[in-house]
Amino acid sequence: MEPTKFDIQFSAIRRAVIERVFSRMNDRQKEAIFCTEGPLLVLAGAGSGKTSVLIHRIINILRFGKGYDSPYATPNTGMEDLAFLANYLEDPKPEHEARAMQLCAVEPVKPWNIVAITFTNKAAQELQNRLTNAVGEADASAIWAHTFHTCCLRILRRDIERLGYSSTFTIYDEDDKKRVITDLVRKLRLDDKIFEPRKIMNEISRAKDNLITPRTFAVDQRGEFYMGRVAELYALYEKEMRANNALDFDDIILKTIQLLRENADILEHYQQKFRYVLVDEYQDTNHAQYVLTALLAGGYKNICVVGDDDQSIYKFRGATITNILEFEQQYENAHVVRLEQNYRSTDTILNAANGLIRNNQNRKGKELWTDRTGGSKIRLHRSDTQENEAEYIVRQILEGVERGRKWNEFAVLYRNNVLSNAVETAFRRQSIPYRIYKGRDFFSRAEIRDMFAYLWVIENPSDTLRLKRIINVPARKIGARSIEIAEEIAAQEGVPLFEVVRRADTYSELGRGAAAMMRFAQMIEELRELRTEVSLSEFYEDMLDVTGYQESLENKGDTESRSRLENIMELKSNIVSYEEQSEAPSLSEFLEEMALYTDADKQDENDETVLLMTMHAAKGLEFPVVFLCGMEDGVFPGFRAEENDEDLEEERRLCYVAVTRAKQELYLTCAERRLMYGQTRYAHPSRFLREIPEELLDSNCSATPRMNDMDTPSVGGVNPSYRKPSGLAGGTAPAALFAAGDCVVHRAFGEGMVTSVKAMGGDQLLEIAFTQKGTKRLMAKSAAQFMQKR
DNA sequence: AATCCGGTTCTTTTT
DNA sequence: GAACCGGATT
Repeated sequence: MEPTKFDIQFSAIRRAVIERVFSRMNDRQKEAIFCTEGPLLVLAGAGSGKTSVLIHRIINILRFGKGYDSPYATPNTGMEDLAFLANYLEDPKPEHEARAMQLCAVEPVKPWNIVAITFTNKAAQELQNRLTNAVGEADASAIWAHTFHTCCLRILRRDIERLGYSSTFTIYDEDDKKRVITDLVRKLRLDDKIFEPRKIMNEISRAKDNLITPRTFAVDQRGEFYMGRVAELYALYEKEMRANNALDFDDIILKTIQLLRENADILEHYQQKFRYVLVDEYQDTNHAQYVLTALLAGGYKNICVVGDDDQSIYKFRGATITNILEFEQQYENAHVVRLEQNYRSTDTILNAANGLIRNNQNRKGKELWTDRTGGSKIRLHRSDTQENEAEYIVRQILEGVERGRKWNEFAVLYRNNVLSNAVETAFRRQSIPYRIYKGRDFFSRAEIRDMFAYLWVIENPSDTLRLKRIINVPARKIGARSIEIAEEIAAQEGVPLFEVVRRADTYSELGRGAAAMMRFAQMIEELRELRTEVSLSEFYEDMLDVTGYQESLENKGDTESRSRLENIMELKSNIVSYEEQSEAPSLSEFLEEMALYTDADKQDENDETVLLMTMHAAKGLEFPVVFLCGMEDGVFPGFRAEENDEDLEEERRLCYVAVTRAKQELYLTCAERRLMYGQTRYAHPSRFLREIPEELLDSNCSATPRMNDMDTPSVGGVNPSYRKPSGLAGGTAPAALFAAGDCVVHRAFGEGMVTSVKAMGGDQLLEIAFTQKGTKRLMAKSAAQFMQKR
């Protein structure tokens, strides 16, 4: 069918109306939004409005479908509709909007035909929230906007039985996984120095990422001493996981692929369902994830991937930058859109980022730009020691606060976690409120893991790993030897350990341990019963009681136990809020959600504290002021990366990610010597610093290392590589002495009164009640620079 | 079963 | 320097 003249006329005016809807987007963004059919690669630079593009692209698909590009008119459209739209374009009255939108919708898409896959819960949450705001709760919740793992679990939940697992399957995290591997290494009597569980885990993970089954792995590694054994371990691991009815994070993806590949009907179902597939952070996908997305998008081939090859920083976790670099080969006639306009940072920061990343060979090539010029120079500061580096950061923050910034406008980023120590010490000394942004801190506490172990065992009787964790916690007189015997029986009979424990009295080998085991099993079964009768939160309370866990902590009564009790109660509030949020709360759904949850997900953005985190953790975040500390060769880039170009490029990308977190001010700090791994090391400023155009820097040192710069911090030399910070005379300033009752003025905390003074190692620990900011503890010497008596 | 000691190791870690 | 693990000790 040829488009008629009317069609063409109508089509043009429709485009204009649609363009108006997305008028806040730039041309490149619109290109991505309107390209709905076929494979699309969006190369989205840092801060280029990637999430907005994803959202608006979904909105466009929902409202207009192919409307933008279709040369045809909507069926049953007449001349009067054309006039109506023309009129609406001239004068868009809100009351005409609904009809105008309806006329423009050539082939609107149902929300359940769209899947948008992200990596983090946070990103998925943000998508969901913004979609809800834009298209309403009903439509938004029908869209699958989830992480890879949540998507896969939704698929598995329906059909995992086809793979021979029961639907009450358990999810093992990295620690659980390590436990299983360690036990296996021991069982095989292998040397765990050579067969390091962490290494084995990694090998198995990589194999799974690449969809290599234990069988293929064994064939590939036949005759190899080390890898041959790894193959054996892989096979045993797989067997063990099946026996426990458990999946690890890799399995969640892998088993989904297997399910889809082996069951044409299921594949067909999802390929029909997902007419539009969107994938975020594509540069961080591994091979399995690539295969998964290809399978899901296999029906309509409408796959849109968004990513930035320059921000690929998870190679060590199996991400292959190849996926994004070769998208155009993998998907013929793929359309490519580059988003290079940055809405986040000053052009100083962007030029630094561009200068840096230009040194990478293996990339698609992008230059970030902004139409807002200006911005203060990047401050490069070299200190003599890590303590003074931290002091410098403290000073800058306090000065910033004095000028009116809030604590949460600052972030301190570092390459590895140890670097946070010096900064933390300095922060504590000056009572700077801070928080460390870290993954699963809460969930890795022993007491929390215990609670989850109980819950998983109640849900999944085959979960032997968790059963072993809690069978004797609190102490129930079930010794290690009894458990071992019971495990042997279980292995012989081919039943889960719990089954043996439940019928312990039928095995004479168990001797005196049998009674205690029976009691334990009865308790668990009682709890299973109870679970069906009361709400989840009530059940949790009862569980704390019935298991005696709470009591045993209360009986100890030390500080440690009290904090454990607090954590256990904290978990209760997690349960309560889950119950409020879920439509049909269930134990299995709760456990599943929690297995994929991290502490970072509940981070409160309005929390008024300085944030400390690794550069990796900072990806996707932004802050007005950013400090990058430990900018030294050997630290960043790390000494491991100095040898090989590929690793060095990954480190450079990490640096690029870190730099582009800053919106207004960027500080780069390094120290001449640093205490690391028990010895003081001397280091040159990071080579990355030299890659930043010099005119963007305001520095107290030269980024170019001089031959002897580490032994002679030559003050007043021709080209001093390091100068002592002016003003603060290397910490030797005479400490102003304070006494209780003194009134003081602090530059960041305002007026206050010293309420107590304690002598501490030639210094004083002051407690000061500030009129505005409450009571703080400060060390007198360091505080003196920001505070005066009055 | 709990605690102490000594040897070892030391990127990063969205789920 | 610190944290973690395993073995020995009580």
